[in-house]
Parts: sequence; C-alpha cells; structure tokens
Amino acid sequence: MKAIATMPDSVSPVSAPPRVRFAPSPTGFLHVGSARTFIFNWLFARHNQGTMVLRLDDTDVERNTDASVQSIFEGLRWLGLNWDEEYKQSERLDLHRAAAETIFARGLAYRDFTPAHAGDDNQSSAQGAWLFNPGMREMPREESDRRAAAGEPFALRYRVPRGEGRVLHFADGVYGAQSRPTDEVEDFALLRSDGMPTYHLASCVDDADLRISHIIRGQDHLTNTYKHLLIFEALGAQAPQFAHLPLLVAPDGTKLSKRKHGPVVSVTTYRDAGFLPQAFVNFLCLLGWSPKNDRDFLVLDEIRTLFTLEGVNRANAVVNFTEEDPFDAKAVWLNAEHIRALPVEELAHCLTPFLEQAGFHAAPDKVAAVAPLIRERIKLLGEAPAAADFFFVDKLPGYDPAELIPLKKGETTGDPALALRVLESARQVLAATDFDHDSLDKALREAATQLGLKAGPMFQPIRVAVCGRKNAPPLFETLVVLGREVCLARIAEAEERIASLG
RNA sequence: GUCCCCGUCGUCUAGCCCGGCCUAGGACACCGCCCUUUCACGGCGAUAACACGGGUUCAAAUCCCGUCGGGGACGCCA
Repeated sequence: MKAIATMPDSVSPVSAPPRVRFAPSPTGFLHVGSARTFIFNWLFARHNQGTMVLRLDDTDVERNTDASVQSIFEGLRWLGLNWDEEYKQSERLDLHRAAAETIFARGLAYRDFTPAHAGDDNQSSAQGAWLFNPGMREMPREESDRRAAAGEPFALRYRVPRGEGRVLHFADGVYGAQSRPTDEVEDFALLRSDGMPTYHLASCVDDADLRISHIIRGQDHLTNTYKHLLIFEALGAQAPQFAHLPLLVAPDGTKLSKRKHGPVVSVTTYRDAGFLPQAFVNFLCLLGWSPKNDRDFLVLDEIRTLFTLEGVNRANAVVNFTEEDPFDAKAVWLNAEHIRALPVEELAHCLTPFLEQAGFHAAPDKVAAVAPLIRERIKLLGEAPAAADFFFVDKLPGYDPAELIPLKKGETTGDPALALRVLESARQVLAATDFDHDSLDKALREAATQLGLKAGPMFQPIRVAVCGRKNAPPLFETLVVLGREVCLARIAEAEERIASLG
C-alpha cells in the first residue's frame, strides 16, 4: 500500500450521523463480495451511530427474480446484521422518470435513437467516438421531438461536457483524491428505450432522495463515480462522500464471480458447511481491513468499535480456495476459534440441525453432553455428524477389527489374545463400577496395572470397541455419555469380532 | 485499445502519509518438538516477503521517476 488518502473519512467536517446503504441487485444468491460490502457499510453506520439502509436495486426486470430476493434476504438474515430502512427501487420509478425529465429539460441529456444492442460488438474507434453517439448528441431538438412523438424508441443519454477542459474531482475515503477530465467520460445512458431507468440514474436519484451521506461500495465502481458526480450535479443535489473497497479476488487474481468460481462465492455455501455467522463476518472483515493490533479473532462488538475507513487498504484480497479445499484456511481456523468460544448450550443449539440432517435423533440433553466432547475436534459444524456418529447410532457401522488390537512400535501384527483379555477385563470393570468419570478412570487404570499394561494399549481396544475407530474424544467422558448398557454391548460385540478374526 | 487502481512471507496483513526504533512484526497454512489414553486442543520452535531498476539522502519497505506484473472500468448489467 502506498500514499495515504489526503482526506480519509474526515471528509465530512462535522457530521450529522451518516446514512449508508447496501444496494444489491437481485440476480442471484448473496455473493461473499456483496456480503463484505454490506458488512463494511453496517460497521461504518454502527460505528458512527448512523443509519443503515437496504435498497434492492431491481431495475433490470429481465434478470431479477423473486427467488434471488429471497436468497439475498436469507443470506443477510444469517449474517445477523440488521438494517433500519428498506426500499425497493422498482417502486420508485416515478421518481426516476421525473428526474430524467428534469435532466432532459435542462438540456443535459439527449435522445439516442440508435437501436438497442446496435453497438454490442463493434470496437470503439481510435479517436474516441465511443464517448458519444455521433449524430444523436447533436441532433436538432425539433427532429428529436418529432421522432419521439412518432413513437420511435430512444434511450436517454447524458450529454457529458466535451472540450471545455472540465475536470471532475472527488475525495475517496479509501483511495484518496481522484480526478478525471469529462472528456474521458462517455455519454452514458440514463433511460433505456423501454423507459426504465438505468442503474446510474436510479441509484443516484435514490441516493439523493434517501439522503445517503456515504457510498461505500466495491472498487469496480471507482470509475463510474464520475458519471454519478455528473448526475448528482444535474439533480442539483450535493454528492455523497465516496469510499471504494478493494475487490475480493479468487486465487487466479480475478474478481470473484459466480459464473467463473462457482458456489464458493455464495454465502449460503458457507452457512451450509457449518460456518458460524460471527466467524464468517470476522473472516470477511479481515479481507481488506485491518484492526492494526495484531489480532485476528474478533467479535462483532470489537470490530464495530475498531472499524474505520482508514483501516481499509487498497490492494485486492485473495480468498484462498481450491477444488478440494473450498474454504480459505483462515476462515476455517477462525470458525474453529468461534466454535470453541461458544457456551456449550449455544454450541449444542447450533449443532442440532446438522446432526438432524445426518439422520440422528438429536435430543437436547444428548447434544449438550456430546458438544463439549467434540468442540475441539471440529472446525465446521458440518463435521459434527462424522465426529460424533457413535454417540447417536444404535449399531456401530462396521470397522476393521484389527484396530482393536494395539501394535507396538515397529510391529505389524499385534496380540489378539491380549486385546481380548483387555476387553474382558474392561467389561467386568464397566459392569461393576460407578458410571462416572473418576470412578471409571480409577478402575480402568487399576485393571491395566493388573494386566501389566500401560494406558495406551489398555485404552485403545476399549475406545475402538465403543467408538468404532481409533481417533475419538477422551475415553472416560465418552463412556459416561454412552452409558453402561451401550458400552457393555459394544465391548461384547468387539470381542466377537476379534474371535472371528481367527 | 483507452483510462484508472494496486504491488510486503504461499494467503490475510502491520509498518509507508510524518525516512533511522525494520538484521521487516502478527496471523493462517506447512514442518519439527513438547504435553498426552488416541485424535484434537494447548505450548514452543523453524522455513518464508519489502516486484525490478534508477534517483534523492549520512540513512529508503517508507520520498521521486521509470519498468514490469496483476486487477478494474469503458453496456439501453448492476
């Protein structure tokens, strides 16, 4: 990162509480990049006691769907960050059209009768003819009126000043002082030939009308800002402050896109895999922003307190994922941290849907008992069923009986007879001992001593017998949660398995 | 093609505006060791970066110029 912004976010000298907005267009699920933009806006609003506005930018009837609207709300609700006001752009069309008329009446726009899509493929010519539509911009008003009256469709274009030496300026809250001659800004559309406003028009009209004070959005809008400046001016409105956020990019360096990068860019993918929203938010905040205090694990309250636009940097941030590993390792680690930070009851609550989805009967007591045993062993909630299956199934899935038999270092075959003796002894102990952690601990260690065994070779057969695998939570806690009956039955079954090994 | 933005460990980043405290700090990942009934957690340690080239200066990751590299915008999409 180089050179610091001249006027970071101290741009607005004194300060009515800010009003910011998040304005997604409902053309798909909630994108992680959009989620981050939303979060940063929310943080800015809440840090400054401002207002958070949610506005659906749905002026593209061709591409907007209700399903998408639902999915975006679903994503936002999951994040758990609230907003104060809500608008739908499609319900404000009168406002947009009136604004377009005003701009046209002021002579700041012209009708463009070029058929839609006419210029889709031809490249801009060398002298910059792409800046405007020749023949349209200079068309006499009489001809324009006549053709319009005759019903010929037209788009309304902004007449960007040419050859006046005018330069547009703004102070970006992240990128600093920005400027561009109007000669380099093309004549952009305000109204489509079907009469619908374009994004540029609708968004600026609404931002002005809703008295948005700060527009915080992706850096891909940086160069659009000059057009927006022109619209605010034509509207006679004071332009808001702008702050552009560095982009979230894929490992290939390009902007994250659903088409190119698949479901890993959808917020719901994270939710479904078992991310905690607070962990996801924590992760996203660290992409392009730093608390500058060497801390990574942060809760929302801390982030809100610490958040400023000065902490936002300018280089694009890579979200690291691969085909095999769809989630950034840091996101996963943060999630594990947040899981461990959760009180047991809350963790149990979060775990339940995942357990149920795996077909387990997740009784609240049971889940609460299991949660502390797996909390350090899972990084995603979605890993819970695999980590805790043996607590919930009636019958253990098949496992390799050889695992019941401990191997000494360097050996390839163990001693089945010894394993059998361990299990027999364990069965007797479990049948006779109080079923609590300390009693079990004491009794089983005594049994080990009697067999002349250390803890390892004593506990492995028991663990595998009751869990069906070698890697599992601590033994005594596990036995207690499982209960005496289940343990005895599984040990007996394990003995049969060894016997059947021959 | 034109314009704009960016460039510190593999990744996220601190440091850059106000040059010296930077033999560049933290985190994740990876590797090793310790703890330990397994796995995990935890603890300790190791490897690893200022894109390149000039300039200014006693001194540059920090200032200036250039090069290269990456990204973005240029739509009757948002």
